Amino acid sequence: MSNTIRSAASAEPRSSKVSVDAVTLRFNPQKMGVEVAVTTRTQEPFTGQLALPGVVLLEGERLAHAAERALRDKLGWGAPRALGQLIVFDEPARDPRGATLSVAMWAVADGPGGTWVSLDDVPPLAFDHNRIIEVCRPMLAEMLWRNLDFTRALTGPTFPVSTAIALTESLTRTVPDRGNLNRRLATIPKLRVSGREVVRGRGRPGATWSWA
Amino acid sequence: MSNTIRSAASAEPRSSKVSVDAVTLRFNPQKMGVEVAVTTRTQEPFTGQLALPGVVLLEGERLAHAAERALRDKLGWGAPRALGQLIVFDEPARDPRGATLSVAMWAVADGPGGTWVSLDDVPPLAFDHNRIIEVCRPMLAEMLWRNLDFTRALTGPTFPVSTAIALTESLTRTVPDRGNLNRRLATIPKLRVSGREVVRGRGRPGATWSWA
DNA sequence: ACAAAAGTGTTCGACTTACACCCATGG
DNA sequence: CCATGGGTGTAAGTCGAACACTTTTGT
Repeated sequence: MSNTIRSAASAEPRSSKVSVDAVTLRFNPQKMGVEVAVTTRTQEPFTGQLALPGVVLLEGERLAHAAERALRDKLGWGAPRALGQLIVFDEPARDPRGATLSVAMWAVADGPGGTWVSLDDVPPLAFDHNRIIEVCRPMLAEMLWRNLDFTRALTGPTFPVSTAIALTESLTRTVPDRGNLNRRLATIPKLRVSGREVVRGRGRPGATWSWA
Repeated sequence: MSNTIRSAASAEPRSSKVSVDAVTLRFNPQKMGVEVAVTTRTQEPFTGQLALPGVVLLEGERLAHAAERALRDKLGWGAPRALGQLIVFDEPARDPRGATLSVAMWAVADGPGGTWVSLDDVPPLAFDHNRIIEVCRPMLAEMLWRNLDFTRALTGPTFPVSTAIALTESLTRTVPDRGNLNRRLATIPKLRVSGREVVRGRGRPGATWSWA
């Protein structure tokens, strides 16, 4: 019950620290795949190792703000194109400094600085960040073409069919049927076919879709 | 940006406190509806007001453990029948004592002590707890008949059809079609019809379903 | 001509909704 | 007998997945 009476000043029980870790994605048109942003840690623990950009949540700070701060401080970027909450990781031993909750947030952003690694080939990361990515990946795959903020941020205002395919393949780890994907895109009210200019090497040029 | 440099000792930036609030449900066979557990607060702030059972997360404590502790300390109960994570509420002003994150957890439990209120008639609660219930209710409705741990905990090992209907109606706010609900139950592998004994007043006696 | 990429058509099964109709019980 | 709650049958609509086939390009 811990009903010990505490002296007046600062009698509050210690709570776990809270960090906010951002699973930040972008679509790489060259490699035709989704990538996650990681940074090299400059502080203990795990100095020199790669990790998801994360910060300790400040008092009174909103989660979205902390995630933006992580991207700004660790990667030098401005506001992400979209942002949202995933889940809380609460294993007590996940941080060697002491028990620290991690609120995993997704983000879509881009910019110079920072290292991008393919979702399919994530190197060993600090803390439990490999596990975070592993657990969050199906959640992100669920969001594609459903959460339009997320999807639009990934595709940009207009995108060729090839991007739609690569995006889906990259997040779900399965090759989508072109026909089915086309029809799925057609059911999204905010999406329209705007032309068919994009030629990716050999093969028939694909249509370009654009967001309303 | 609050980049004030702090003196060496205990240089860690202050983080928001973390509380864990439990949205604890049970099915009331008398009222044929789902109810939420609330307690009267004995401490500031909001002393004397009703609130969801919640505790401050201790250092190194797991979220599930904190939720169980909330039920134990505030309601005197043992372990809940099922438990899980919902979402984090991070409005800085949600707690007048200072910024406090609230990790909302769902639980299914029962016992003497504590007050049960109907999901459809939740009185004004302390903090933003009315909002928490409002936001979490659709998530709980989604879990019914899908998350089997959750559902089994709500129904108990065996239950009559009338319970299945009342449960669905109570969580989704819509009256389900009896036939469709029957077929849905039949598709759950762990569920079987075990007999048809239950008579609820007038009308044809309903079948009893039981979990494998 | 042929391979590669894109697009169209069709089907199948699972799931959801809706609704019409039959069954058993208490008053 | 009839209102009430329970159960079966059937059909429309949606959705995802699978597959056959055509179209347009580069080499």
